[in-house]
Amino acid sequence: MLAERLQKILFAVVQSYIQRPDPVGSRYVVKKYAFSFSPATVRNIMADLEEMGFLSQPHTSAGRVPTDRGYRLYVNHLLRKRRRAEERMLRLLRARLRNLQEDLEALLQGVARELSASSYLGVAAPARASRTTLNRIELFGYRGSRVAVVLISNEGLIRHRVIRLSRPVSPADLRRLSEYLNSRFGGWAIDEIRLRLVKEMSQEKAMCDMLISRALEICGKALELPEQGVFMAGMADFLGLPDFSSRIGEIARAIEDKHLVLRLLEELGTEAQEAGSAVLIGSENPVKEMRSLSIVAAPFRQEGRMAGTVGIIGPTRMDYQRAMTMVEATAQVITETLSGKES
Amino acid sequence: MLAERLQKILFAVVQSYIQRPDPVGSRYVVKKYAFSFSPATVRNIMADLEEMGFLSQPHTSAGRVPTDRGYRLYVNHLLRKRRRAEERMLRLLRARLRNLQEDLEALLQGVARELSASSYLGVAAPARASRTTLNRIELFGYRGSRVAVVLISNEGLIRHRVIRLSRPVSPADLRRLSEYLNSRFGGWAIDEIRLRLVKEMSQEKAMCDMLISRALEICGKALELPEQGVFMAGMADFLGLPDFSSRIGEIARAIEDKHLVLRLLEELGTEAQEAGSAVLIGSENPVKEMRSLSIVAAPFRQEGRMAGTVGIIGPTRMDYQRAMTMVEATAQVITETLSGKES
DNA sequence: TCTTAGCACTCTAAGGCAAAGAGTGCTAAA
DNA sequence: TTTAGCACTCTTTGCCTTAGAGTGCTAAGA
Repeated sequence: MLAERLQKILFAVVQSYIQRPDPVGSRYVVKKYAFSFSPATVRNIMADLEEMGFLSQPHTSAGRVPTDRGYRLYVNHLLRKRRRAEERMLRLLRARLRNLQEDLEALLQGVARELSASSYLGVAAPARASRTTLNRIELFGYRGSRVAVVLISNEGLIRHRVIRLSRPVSPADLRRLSEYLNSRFGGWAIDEIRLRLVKEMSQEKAMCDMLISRALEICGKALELPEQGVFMAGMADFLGLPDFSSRIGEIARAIEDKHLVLRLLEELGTEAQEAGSAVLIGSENPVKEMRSLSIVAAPFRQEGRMAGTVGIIGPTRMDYQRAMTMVEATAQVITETLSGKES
Repeated sequence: MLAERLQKILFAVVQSYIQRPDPVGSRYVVKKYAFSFSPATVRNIMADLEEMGFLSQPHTSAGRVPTDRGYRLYVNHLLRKRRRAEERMLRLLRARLRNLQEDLEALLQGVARELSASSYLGVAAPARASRTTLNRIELFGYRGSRVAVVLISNEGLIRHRVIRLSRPVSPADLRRLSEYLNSRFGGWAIDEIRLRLVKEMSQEKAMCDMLISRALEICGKALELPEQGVFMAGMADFLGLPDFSSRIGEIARAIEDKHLVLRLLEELGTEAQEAGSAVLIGSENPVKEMRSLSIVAAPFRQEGRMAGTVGIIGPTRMDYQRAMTMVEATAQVITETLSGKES
């Protein structure tokens, strides 16, 4: 545990730097936070903090800037004494999201937009479709040998996909197939179903029953659902941030790969389980391209299960306080919405 | 018609500037294009071109830069003597897109990515769902009073939406409803169906038959499909272009509004009908925020009907030649794919 | 022993200035 | 009509200086 005075100064520097991205000097903090120390004392303390690796100097006679370790200390502190996400924000969000409850994806799109009010990047993603559980699956033949698969999960996810068969299948066969799948696999996790089907396929192949093995093939294909990736909003404000002005291309590239973002969100989401939200700061990021970004994320649940993640992506000097509150409040509202205390 | 010499110089300037966004001087063009004129002559010609509004000078002693009118002349010229989109590009695209044929949206996503190889922004959009024609509609009840609507259009578009009713409806009723809609409206344009339903609703209201009017209400809601907007790819390279370095925020904001982009694409697409592709250059853009961008777009068809649009968005000094070829070739390949000369 | 005032020092940012370079417009000759 | 030549304009670049911000160190004060 850091001496109180050290911590106080460190947090003052972090907060100042979050507000305006200029190196912050000793005089400045003393004035701004009305400390009882003199600038000289603060300078000594800052020198100590720098030695410990929490601050750094862009050049010898400039103010100090927090390092990622500095942010980390600050964030951990927030985590510990975090006040319950303010009621006001919760109420606001509830009101704003009320008319979006229709289906999960529309909801998440809206949520991303709400989160972008942080002036950073708002993101929201449903849990991987393959981890959800089957509520219902329907197959329709269409345009010759194509089959449209529509899957509804218990989590409110709807996904569709088109598959093409070598030969047409009769509508009656398709109907029978859907019914079979529904009655047999209703409530199963998509992953399990797929696993099971693969096993059965190999058995059937041995038996060489053409009809059944064909049916299984259709089912197997049907369950390879496209992952709907991540909803993002606020790109413009985010990229317009002064922090990035020199390396827009790099930053844009980092968040353009939705797969990466999705994976990070998921990981953070599971990590946050108990704490409410989790934060990944700059160089802590396993993805090299995102080392100059921070991510705040929180999972939302449905019927106890984790159903997806929301988050805010910003520069390392982002307003963690606010971001955490927003993200947690949002997650909570989504969880409420999904728990269906609806009309 | 411009004197041949004038045109030659103008095009040389345009092409140079497309390659590198620096004002181009008289000496430079003479050297680069091995003209038989001297720099002095070129200067005279350039002065003429400037007077005519095709070139401009950033400052008195700088080289010349094309104006939007200059680009327009250049593009019209390309349009006129446009060689058939090279076979090579067509073949390449066919190969690359072969395994994406599954459904329209996956295809368009891939197409956008292909187009972003231009190092500009690749965009692709299906025609408005409301303009497509109904192949099939299905309604399932789900989680209490929710109904999932799945609609398949003849154009290969699949769209789903969730609607919530004040009271649950029995599965049997829903099934009957779907069947009714399918048998009665199969092949109709979505817009027409909606129009028709509105009319009937008002009649029924007069008759006060609760059950029927309720059914009609469901149908009406069911057909208000979300528009799937635009697929984009290549954001990072696009925003990294030196042309925008100073105004990234502005540019990002301009293309963040997918509705606007969609509308522009549609308009350009219809405009291009005969010509293969259409080009909107800088200040010609009706949308103020996009006045520093150019758009090249081409429609693709299915069974004679326009089924969507693909395009490239770039800076005004974009490589129109290449963009037009790419866009046209892409549109053609999509049209081929959709016409279903498939396995 | 800890804090603070004072001061010399360092480094950047901003402004001024001159020189270099690129490109022009004009004029007069071919 | 074309082009060579030349004076002129304007930006870019580098260099220098100055102002300002902030530091680290030292020595005095509590």
